[in-house]
Amino acid sequence: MSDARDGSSRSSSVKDVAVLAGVSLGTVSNVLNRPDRVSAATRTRVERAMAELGFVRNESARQLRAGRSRTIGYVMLDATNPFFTDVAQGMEHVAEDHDLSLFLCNSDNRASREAAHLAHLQEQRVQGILVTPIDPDSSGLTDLAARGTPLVIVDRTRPGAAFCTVSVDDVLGGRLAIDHLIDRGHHRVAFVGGPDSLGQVRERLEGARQAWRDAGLPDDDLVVVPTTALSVAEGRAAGERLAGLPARRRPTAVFCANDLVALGLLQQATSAGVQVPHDLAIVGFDDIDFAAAAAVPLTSVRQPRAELGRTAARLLLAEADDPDHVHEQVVFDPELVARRSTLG
Amino acid sequence: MSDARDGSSRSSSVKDVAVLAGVSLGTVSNVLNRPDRVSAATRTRVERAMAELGFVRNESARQLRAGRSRTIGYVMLDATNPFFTDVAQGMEHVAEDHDLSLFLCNSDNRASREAAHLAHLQEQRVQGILVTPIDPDSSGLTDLAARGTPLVIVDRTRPGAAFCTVSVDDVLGGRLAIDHLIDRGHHRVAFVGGPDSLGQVRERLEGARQAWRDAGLPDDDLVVVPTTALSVAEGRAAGERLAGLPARRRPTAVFCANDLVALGLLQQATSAGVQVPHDLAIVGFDDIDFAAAAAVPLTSVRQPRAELGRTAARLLLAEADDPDHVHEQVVFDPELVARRSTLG
DNA sequence: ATCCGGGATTGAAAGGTTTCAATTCGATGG
DNA sequence: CCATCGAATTGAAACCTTTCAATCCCGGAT
Repeated sequence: MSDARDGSSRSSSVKDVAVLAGVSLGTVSNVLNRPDRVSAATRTRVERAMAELGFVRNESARQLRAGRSRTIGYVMLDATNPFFTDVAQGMEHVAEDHDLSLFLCNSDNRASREAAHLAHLQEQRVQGILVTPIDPDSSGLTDLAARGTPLVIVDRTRPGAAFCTVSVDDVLGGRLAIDHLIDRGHHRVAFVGGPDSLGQVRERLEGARQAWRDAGLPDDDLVVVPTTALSVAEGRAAGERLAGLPARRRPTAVFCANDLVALGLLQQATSAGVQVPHDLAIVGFDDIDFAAAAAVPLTSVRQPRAELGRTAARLLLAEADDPDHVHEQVVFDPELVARRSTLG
Repeated sequence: MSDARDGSSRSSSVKDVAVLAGVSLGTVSNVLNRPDRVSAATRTRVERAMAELGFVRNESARQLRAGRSRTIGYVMLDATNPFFTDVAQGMEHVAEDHDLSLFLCNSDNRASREAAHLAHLQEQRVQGILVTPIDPDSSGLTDLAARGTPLVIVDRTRPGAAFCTVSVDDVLGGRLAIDHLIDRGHHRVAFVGGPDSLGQVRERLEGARQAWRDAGLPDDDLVVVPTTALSVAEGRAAGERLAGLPARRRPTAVFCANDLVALGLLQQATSAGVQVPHDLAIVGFDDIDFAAAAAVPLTSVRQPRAELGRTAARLLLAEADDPDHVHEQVVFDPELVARRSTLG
């Protein structure tokens, strides 16, 4: 096989292929885009020429003329959080089915990165953008959608529906967690999570409170232990704070706003000799794979992560295909997965 | 602020901006690319027009003409493995410094996805491609590089250096792990990992064997427990197999080929009532964040993940800027991080 | 009053592909 | 043998931006 032989750096174009194959530009393009309209003989001739020249279609030119790109983008909030990579996995499958490429961008929780990625994707004229935004109420998102780029918000909601939204009912999630703990006989429970600038945290706590009240338990016995972030380190720190409580105030169970916090708490408990679940039951949220893999497998509120991603991607493509499409707000129900950390 | 007003779907172009601002095409382009060559007055006029029309530069057209793209891509082996997301994080920082966008693609361990992503990136004429390939010896990679796309292989090596390569000395990593266990007084140790079609697994085991022999210990006392993948589930399964060994053959310590396996093993041990590290010491590999966050914090061989990514990205950009650049094979030394799972 | 220099602006070409109306060619039917 | 039809192929326009040589214009020097 002779490959890119020329010393000249220019990669070969349709024109080069056409010349080598002895056909016109248009025919080469047809081979590329509607092979059925080309006779078998010329088709193979052209394909041979392409192989010989190492021809690679220039997507910029294609897109410029065709007006349509073959990619969608997902701007994720934190690529190192398994939750989001699982969501992305779901999107990837849908993209694959539609012969699209999914480009992942990590905003790393920084507004400047998010903006840069969004701008770049928009300049690329991607078919659409999926985003888990730092601030779902930011005007940047509205502007983007107003300019005509299909946009779907993932794992966040936004009241005034200027675009599609896919999220999980966090209030229900909170209820499930607390109901489960009450079922297991706990009457003094802590909620660990923060900051409450995060809608998720507020709603999960809200759900917890509802369930608590519905069970007729006194407000005071649902202790809130705030954290500054939803991280393992904060979970550890919260564990130490809990351990410092006077025994009669100390909860027998904890509901953590996410699994990272729960894992941190579990670690602290283990190293302090607190037996989980005997001395302390723990419920997490998200049900990331590491929750099931923990030394004491973690009970957690599972979000349909991949499904979240798949649905978001489908909505996006629907919007991209149908200009006057009506925005949908899809809300999934989470589900409690009981494991050893609350079962004894 | 008046935004995209037109009912027509066409997004506005430089030409529209030029007309509205009452200047020529070239001037608009200058405002975009060399603002200093434009008088302040016209510049603001043009900028106002852009804002009014909601102008977004068409990157395809820009790239087609300018010939250069502003993005690089990383085709990662498994986006759900924290190791790779950390590597990506390192790349992201370098990209950011150079005002480039990093697009992440997940091949999800499937050759077909990898090929599709590589092809698509190449068609996009990205500045360069970073890849952790399924098979570093695949000819597809050589072809790609031969066609002129700068390419850097990450976390894998390849003998015949047709491109840059950034990896970690896995043999040394294996030695470090075993040396540490020997130091801690263990004379019967298991290596858990597989399949050995993975170069990493082979080399880590090789390092382990070297260290074992160098210490003058009998080959038979380094037991190999093969797994079919480097996953948590396989770690658990391996744990059960170990527990089934006759007591005098049972190792007092285990070196796992990666942290996922180690976490699985830790979980199995905990649930079987085996005390870590007292009854069984465990060493992992990679030092992912979850290793430190485990109930019993895991001793692990740390790879400089972010540094790996940064270096790879730098090499890539160096190659992209300098056509006759010589390929480098960078190998980093790993480092042992001792934690509770081997300290008593 | 004339010329000159230089900053600001212009206009047209170029870049690689797709699209589509137009053309060619061979075959079919009369 | 001609007219017709359809399949295969062609050629030029269009997509939007950047580039660069050419032009314009203004103030300052002669």
